[in-house]
Amino acid sequence: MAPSKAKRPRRYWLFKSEPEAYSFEQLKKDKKTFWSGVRNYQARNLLRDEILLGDGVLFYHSNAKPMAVVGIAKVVKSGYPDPTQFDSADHYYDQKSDPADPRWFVVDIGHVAAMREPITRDMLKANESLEDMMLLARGSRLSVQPVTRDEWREVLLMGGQKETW
DNA sequence: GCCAACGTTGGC
DNA sequence: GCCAACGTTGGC
Repeated sequence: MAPSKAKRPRRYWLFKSEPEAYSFEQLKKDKKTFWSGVRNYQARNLLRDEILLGDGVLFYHSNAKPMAVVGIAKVVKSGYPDPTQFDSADHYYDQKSDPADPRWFVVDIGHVAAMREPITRDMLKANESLEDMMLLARGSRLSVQPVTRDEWREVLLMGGQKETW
């Protein structure tokens, strides 16, 4: 019998990227990409187990001017082993990762739409309904983090999105 | 450029 | 298993 994936409501996430490393503009050119190089176990667990096909992704530029949510992406392939961990020439090579039991995972995301204008960190902070966003919490460095349905809707509204994607 | 907050590593 | 040292993240 084929295993059936339990249906669950679509979930929402925020992925951080330094635009110098990989920008939303680059994703627009690429159409899709695999989200490689995450080397944090908490984020790994999300990529491996929680972030599923069809989920929504807010694309955030960190260490940037401006720091902002700049666009929307969606998960087009659920978690699978990050190929860069096995490539000894790659910056993200991990000698300790066993191919039979991979340590690091990626998902594929696809470009959906750019925000009408970047939703800056200051704008997010100024919005009371977003005060609980993990992104804004002190000391939160998680590069892949959950966003609630309400936060997702609010940020899309701020970004001039007519659809909820 | 600074540095606080974290996460990881490795000696013991 | 503790914890000091170290490296990284990422806002400021």
